Amino acid sequence: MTASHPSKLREPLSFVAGCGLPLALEVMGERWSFMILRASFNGVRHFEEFLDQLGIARNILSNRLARLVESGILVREHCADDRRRIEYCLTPKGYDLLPAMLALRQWGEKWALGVPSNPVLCDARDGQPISAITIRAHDDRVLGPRELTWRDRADLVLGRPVTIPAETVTLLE
Amino acid sequence: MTASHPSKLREPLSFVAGCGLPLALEVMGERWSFMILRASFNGVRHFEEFLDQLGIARNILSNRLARLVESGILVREHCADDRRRIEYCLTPKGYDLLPAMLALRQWGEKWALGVPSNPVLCDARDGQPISAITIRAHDDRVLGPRELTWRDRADLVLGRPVTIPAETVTLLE
DNA sequence: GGAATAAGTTTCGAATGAGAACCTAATATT
DNA sequence: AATATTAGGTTCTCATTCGAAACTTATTCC
Repeated sequence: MTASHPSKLREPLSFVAGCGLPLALEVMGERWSFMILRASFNGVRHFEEFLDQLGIARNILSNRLARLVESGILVREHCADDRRRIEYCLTPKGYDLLPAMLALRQWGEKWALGVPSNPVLCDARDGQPISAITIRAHDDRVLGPRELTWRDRADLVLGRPVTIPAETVTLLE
Repeated sequence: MTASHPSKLREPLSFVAGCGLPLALEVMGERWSFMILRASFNGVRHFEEFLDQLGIARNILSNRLARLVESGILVREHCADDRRRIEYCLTPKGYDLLPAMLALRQWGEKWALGVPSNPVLCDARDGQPISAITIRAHDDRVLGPRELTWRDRADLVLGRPVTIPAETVTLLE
């Protein structure tokens, strides 16, 4: 039935199978999560500071921070000097979201924001702006959607360069 | 006051200023948007097909598709052969979300998914899996969070390599 | 013509969001 | 020591959104 799509090389049925996207979205898909993350990357650490920067409601912020901590993206720790204060800091798992956040940000900049964004993320070594986030082959060639294909993991453990079978579907058909 | 952060080079106050992230989230931050996008990248085109793959409610799907069309990520077009059917296809703007989606997916795979994901996105040319999405300098060096810094656009139009001022803050402090 | 299919809408209860006021513990002020 | 202030939350409402199921409309199949 519904035999309109010729390929078997499509990502399987739903998200039960091995795909990281639903798992990522479970945490980061919620309404303010990415904005909180952005603030964290900008050095924001404290509750009231998030509140000011984001204009989010207190209860929502409280809830989101708890979830981000629970999922290991932030750590919550009491300040040594002032024991009222609490610091929310990025973990390695949190820092590892930077490429995703930047890719999203760059997309927004390119397609929705009229003006180029003002503070520019730069290479600390030479002060040059970072380049656009791209998809790359194992040898660092930049790949466009036409040059991509899904393959079953079982077919590639052999590691040899393969002639892609004709029925393999690229992302652009 | 609250003088715990030494730097002025922090991204400004809120999202009023030039940041693409809130703009990106306005469309893609909603509950099912990324999952619909993933399905689109996998060749899903039709309403009932999205419905099956995602397990989303009809009315929500209808709403999300409309918003994705409205924001230029998908186009809605009548099928030529069967005029009941409607195709939702990715636009260039939609395809351009692939790096963000993959970065998110890779993050989920790395940190939340136990098992390596089964269909692997590969270079169509040589069949090798793509590499992890990374942040790169203008000369393609891979950059970690410690090697990044925010700079004001006005300071870098001059284009010369700069010695980063001491008070410039990297993302990891 | 009658059944089936595709793509929606409508309806309504459940869950989630936002705003404001309130609360508690630790510090600062007098 | 008594009081005020600050930091980080809760609790309370109310509005919006989500979700499941039933209903609608246009087209194609038999």
